[in-house]
Amino acid sequence: MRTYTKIRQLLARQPLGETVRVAGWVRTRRDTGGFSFIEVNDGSCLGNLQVIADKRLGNYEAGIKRLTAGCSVEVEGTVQESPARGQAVELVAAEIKVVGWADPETYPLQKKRHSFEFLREIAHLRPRTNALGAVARVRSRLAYAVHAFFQERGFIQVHTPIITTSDCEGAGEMFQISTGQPSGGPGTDFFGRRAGLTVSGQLQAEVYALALGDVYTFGPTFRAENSNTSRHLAEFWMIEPEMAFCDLAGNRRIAEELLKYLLDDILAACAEDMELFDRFIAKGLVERLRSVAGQDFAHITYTEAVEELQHSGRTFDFPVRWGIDLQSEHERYLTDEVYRRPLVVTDYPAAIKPFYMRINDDGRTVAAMDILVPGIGEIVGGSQREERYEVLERRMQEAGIDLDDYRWYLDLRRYGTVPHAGFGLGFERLVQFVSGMANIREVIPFPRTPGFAPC
RNA sequence: UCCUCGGUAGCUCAGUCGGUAGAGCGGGUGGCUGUUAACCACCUUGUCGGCGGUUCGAAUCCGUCCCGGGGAGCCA
Repeated sequence: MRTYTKIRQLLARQPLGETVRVAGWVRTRRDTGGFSFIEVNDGSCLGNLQVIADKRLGNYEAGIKRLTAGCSVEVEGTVQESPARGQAVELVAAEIKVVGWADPETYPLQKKRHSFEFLREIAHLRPRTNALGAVARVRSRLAYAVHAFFQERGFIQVHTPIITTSDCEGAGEMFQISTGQPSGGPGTDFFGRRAGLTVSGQLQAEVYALALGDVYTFGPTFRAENSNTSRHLAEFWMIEPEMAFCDLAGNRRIAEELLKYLLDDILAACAEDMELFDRFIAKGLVERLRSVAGQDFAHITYTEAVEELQHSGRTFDFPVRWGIDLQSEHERYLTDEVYRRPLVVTDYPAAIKPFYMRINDDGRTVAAMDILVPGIGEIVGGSQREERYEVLERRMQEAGIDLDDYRWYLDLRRYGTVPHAGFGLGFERLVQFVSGMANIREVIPFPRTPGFAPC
């Protein structure tokens, strides 16, 4: 096996005079009288490596001069200081091997900007563009940082099931799964009961939290909603910490620490990619994220939010009164106009929240929290869980839930119950927030939306 | 799912009153230059989203379906 130098390392170290071998894809080629400039990108970083290909190279006419965008090459050469502006170093090629051709008549990526809508149609080629490559690197680093944050704090990662037979109220419609050979009614063919793809790992995460203390999940989640928006997917990834001996305040603190940790990390670790987003995707992004990481999140209760909206002097399409769920226009007013930073809203009316959220002492609100961020809206949803057996059982009955299906969940309160809390952080919404990408379909490699799952 | 705006060349778009389709970019060929959104010349490009209807005639008008953007709901 050959070893190659990653262009990221090469551009960072600038090993002048050294002979190195790189491998990647041609972005563009420019010819001069005696030689050609070839821009090679290997995906390790945003920047391309400028390769100098002299016409005396053996395959200059037959190979090098036919190189176009998308061709794959291996280049061996000497690193030298670049005499021209635009790059510090360049690679003077001693040998250029064409590994794979890319017919320029049909290769869809051109050396110009493409719309994200078009790129979405070629999901198999779009990571070769600057923006989508940057998204992939940032996404990967964020995932790494999520694990780092929790592992540093002693959280245990739990792999909650993807196939599940329990719903999580308030989390949307489940995809039903089947082998296609029903034997005892719809959806009962394999597991003997209706099964589906998980809409949340929360209920199972609670099981492990009440054994291991602090746990988190980080996995795919599925919602069979007919949602057609820039912030919804049918398949997405979610991070769900669950902490035993923890109340809503502790929950809120962890969520805020997590988000700030992730922002600090990504700004340092992916500076070049973040600069691209700042310049071409969302002007002022880096400064905005720095400011978010550097100050406390705002916090108001639902009741305070309602009062603030009612006294705003605004007329909303949906009139505000205590008891309604906050609409997008309300959330956007609060985050984008009033607070201009992440806003935590807590203690929502019990009537609009799921059964597992803990009833507050006032009897009419629950210990819930949403974290809303400017431009995107809800990025985190969580709560302290109802740990009192009788209260939970009553809430489940009121919600019309079959208690027999959830005995195991009630048992957690029957045997050694403790106050506990957790939240769900939508990973793609996080990547959106960090990258400034307007549409969630651009921050997951292969988006699944109603009527769309090409590969 | 609802409201709204769109779908024309590989891409981004223009297309008048219903009269038979254009530009820029890309691609090809040649030229020039330590180039880098390269430059200059010439050449190349169509199921006008699908189906049906109105009409002598439809990219254009009507119906319907599909897909996309923006907004809403559902939520992360």
